[in-house]
Formats: sequence, C-alpha cells, structure tokens
Amino acid sequence: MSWTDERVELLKKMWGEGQSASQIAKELGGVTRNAVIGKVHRLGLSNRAGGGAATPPTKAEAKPKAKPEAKAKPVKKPEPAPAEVADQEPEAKPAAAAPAPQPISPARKQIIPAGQPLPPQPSANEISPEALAKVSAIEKKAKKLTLMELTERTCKWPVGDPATDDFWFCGLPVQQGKPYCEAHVGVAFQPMSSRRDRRR
DNA sequence: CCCTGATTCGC
DNA sequence: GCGAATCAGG
Repeated sequence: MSWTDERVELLKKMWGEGQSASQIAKELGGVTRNAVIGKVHRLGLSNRAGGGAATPPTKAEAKPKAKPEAKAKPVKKPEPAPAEVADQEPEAKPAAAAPAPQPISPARKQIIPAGQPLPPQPSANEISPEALAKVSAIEKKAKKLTLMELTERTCKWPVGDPATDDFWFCGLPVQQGKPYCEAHVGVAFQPMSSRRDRRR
C-alpha cells in the first residue's frame, strides 16, 4: 500500500481526532502502526496540538541517550554502562545479593500468601452506582462478541440472557491481567453483600 | 503483558 | 519517502 491522497487524508483526520497510530493503521489497512507514525512525523504533524504550548512534560533536556547506531546483523548491546553500585552504608551488608528489604512499616498488614484474587473485603460497600452507570454506558459500545470470538484480551463479561439471541460478551479491551474491561472489572469483583438487606 | 508515540537508519 | 527495529513511557 502506498500513501495515496485519500489515505493520507484519513490519516490526518484520524490523527487529528486523537486516534492512536495503531487504530489508524488498522483502519487504513496494509500498514503497521509504525508506518503510520513514521508518516505522521514526515507530515510534520507529530504533535496533535497545533498552536503553542504542546510539549507536555519530560521535555527540556537534551537526549544523551546511548543509541546503538548501526546494528545490521551483529546483535550486540552497546554496553550496560558503568555499573554503578549504589552504596548506602559505608560497610555493611557483607553480601546477600538480593537484600529484599523488609520495610518494617507500622501499618504492616498481614501478608497475603500468594493469592492474587483479593479476598472479599469485609468493609464491602455496595456496587457504586457510578460503576453501574459506567457499565451500562459502555455496554452500548460493547463489541458484542460471541463466545467464539473471545480472546485473551477481550472482556468476557456476558450480557443478556444466554437463552435469548440477545446475548453477547462485552468484548472491549480487558484491563490488563483481568478477564474484563475496566468497567466490568469494577462491577465484577464485588464483595458479596447486599443480600442481608433482602426482605427475605 | 499490552499499548503509546518517538527515533533512527537501511532500503 | 518508507517503515521495521528499537527506544522510552504508561
């Protein structure tokens, strides 16, 4: 694919709309996000902001970064730079590679063995109406995937009645590590509760 | 890990 | 001019 007028226009448009390079690339097809970014730069519209202040933070310093420079085939690393041993104590700690400091913090709670799933917090609060609103809101944007279309990074939150044909899975990008998208994660890990209050 | 944009540089 | 490879953050 080449950068035809149309494609460039779409690129400009989308970039202007704040779409990510990967999204643009996906839309255009035939190009990678790298290609898009490269083009964006060549077009000189790297910064989406137009007028004045744009450069956010972390700028204002030179870039003494060690660049590999010419790395045709030989895969070699520049050099880890002088190993600087951060020494804190004059002469303590004979050895012990990984010190694994034990911050004896006063607020030291109990250590959770290795489980990642956070145990239901006693101080459970009900599902925040906010979270619920968020959910119903995003469910409109849901990709409505079928079981078969789910992947490891699509939200697996089911919506609707499985017995109906009005059933689908959210499908939005999951919150890293979790099975659901952000909105659903918020409502998924509810400490069970709101049961006691039931009339019966 | 996934995703972002930024840069460099051989083609 | 192009974009993969790489870098640097989040």
